[in-house]
Amino acid sequence: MSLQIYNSLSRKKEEFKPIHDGLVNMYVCGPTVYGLSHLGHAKSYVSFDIVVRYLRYLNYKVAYVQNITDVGHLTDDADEGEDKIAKQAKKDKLHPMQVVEMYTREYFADMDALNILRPDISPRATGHIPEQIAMTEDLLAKGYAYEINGSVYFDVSKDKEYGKLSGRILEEAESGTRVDVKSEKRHPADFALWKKAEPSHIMQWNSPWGLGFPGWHLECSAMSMKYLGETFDIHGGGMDNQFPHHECEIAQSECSTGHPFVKYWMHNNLVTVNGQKMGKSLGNFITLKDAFTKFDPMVIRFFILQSHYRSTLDFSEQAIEGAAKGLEKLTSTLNRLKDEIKFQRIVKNSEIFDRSKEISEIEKELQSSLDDDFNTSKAIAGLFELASKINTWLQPGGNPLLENLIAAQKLFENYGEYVLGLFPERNIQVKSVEPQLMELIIAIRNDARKNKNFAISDRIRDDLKAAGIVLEDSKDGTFWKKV
RNA sequence: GGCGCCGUACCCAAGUGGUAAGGGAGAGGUCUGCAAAACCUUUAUGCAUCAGUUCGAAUCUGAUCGGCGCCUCCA
Repeated sequence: MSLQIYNSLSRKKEEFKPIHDGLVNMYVCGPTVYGLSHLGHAKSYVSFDIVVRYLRYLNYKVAYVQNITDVGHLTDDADEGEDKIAKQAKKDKLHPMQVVEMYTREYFADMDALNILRPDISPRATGHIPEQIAMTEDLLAKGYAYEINGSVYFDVSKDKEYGKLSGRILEEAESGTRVDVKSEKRHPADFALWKKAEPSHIMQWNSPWGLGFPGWHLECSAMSMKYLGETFDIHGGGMDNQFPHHECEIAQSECSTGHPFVKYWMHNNLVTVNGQKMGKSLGNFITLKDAFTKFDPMVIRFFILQSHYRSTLDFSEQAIEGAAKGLEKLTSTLNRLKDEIKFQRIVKNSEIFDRSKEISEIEKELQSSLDDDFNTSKAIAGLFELASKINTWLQPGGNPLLENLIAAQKLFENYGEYVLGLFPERNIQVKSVEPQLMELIIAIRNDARKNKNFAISDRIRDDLKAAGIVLEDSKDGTFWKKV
């Protein structure tokens, strides 16, 4: 089976066929950098990290663009909305660009901790003002926009396709809206391409319509098309941005170019906390900084990947603790496997079994899971199956071929490490001179055990544990690992 | 009010017509000085409820109940 992707535009799974052979152009809405990243960001960017990683695993050359919103994102859509970054800057008594720089760095630090691959290009809205002005001029010239009092609005009534992504019709949007009647806009659903700046507004640029700043929706259209072309393959983002943000992107882009904007729209579902949406306005959001003090970032990543990206993820400590144990099982199996291959402790005397068939079955399962709209939950089930088999083979009498173990390790590397990104170097134990020292300590302890001097043997084990090394006694000897 | 999603064991969760994956927790066992790890066995005739379609339904249809999202800013 080939890769199937659920396309929000058609509301069904479609076979993935890139516009250009072997090449995938992909854009994902990045963060507005006015605060620390939270679990919701983690879910979104982990989800699209899998998309990028799997496409690359399938040998596509992927160009991945993810913007940094550093201007134009207002606290609400009414005409008097305040710029989020300017608001934060005022609060912290900083220049807006200090706020932007600070939270951009924090954002990347958090994403790095989650082992999320960095985008190829991270364009900033403030770095693309000329492109946004040009697009606004183009829309004005083509009659899709109008200027009023130094602001330019997109005229939604001119776009017959408006609403095709979110399934909304204009009349409905009108009846439900809370936009002030006194608005200068012709239609409540019209949205700003360019906003006139008040003199007090620090972030403002010259334009044909006077000093102002770009509207939020515009930056994504201008920057994505600048780097990926007028029509590109995948546009991703959170479901909460489907309307109005993505709908507006489609409207302004397609009216400007006359071409389809994006082939596949992908939307990840949201994180809930105790069944309620996690939102900034609700004050129940959990920052990644906080989460990382309690849980290893890989546990958060694993927790996210255990459910599908289009399902909501309900956060609870109990659920995360369960995930932590599951991941620990996989990690320790992988360490055990690597050790086994390195030191080749396989028992030689008896019959050796060829397990290659079982391995290729799991490989098929892993691939078909990811082919099915990136079903990471199912893929993880495949990894557990693999881990369970490896452990069974390493039981006394299991006796697999060495090449089986190498093949199993390869699967772990391809899917667990590369595609799912669950086992970064830092979590994988690499042994150096330590084995010799540990062998010595273990030998001394085992002498003590033989002499039933359990006070000494237990003390060695306890003290090592305090130092972060766990001993495990088994029939084949004593093994150790770092925790 | 309009549009849409969801309800699977104690917890998390996959599964969209062919007889309930996986993980955590629990129970019993193997191994063991003890512990840990690992392995084996076990835990939903059942998928919110009720009706219907079908040889066959968690999956399709209708109704009911419950939860949530979007229509304001959010990933």
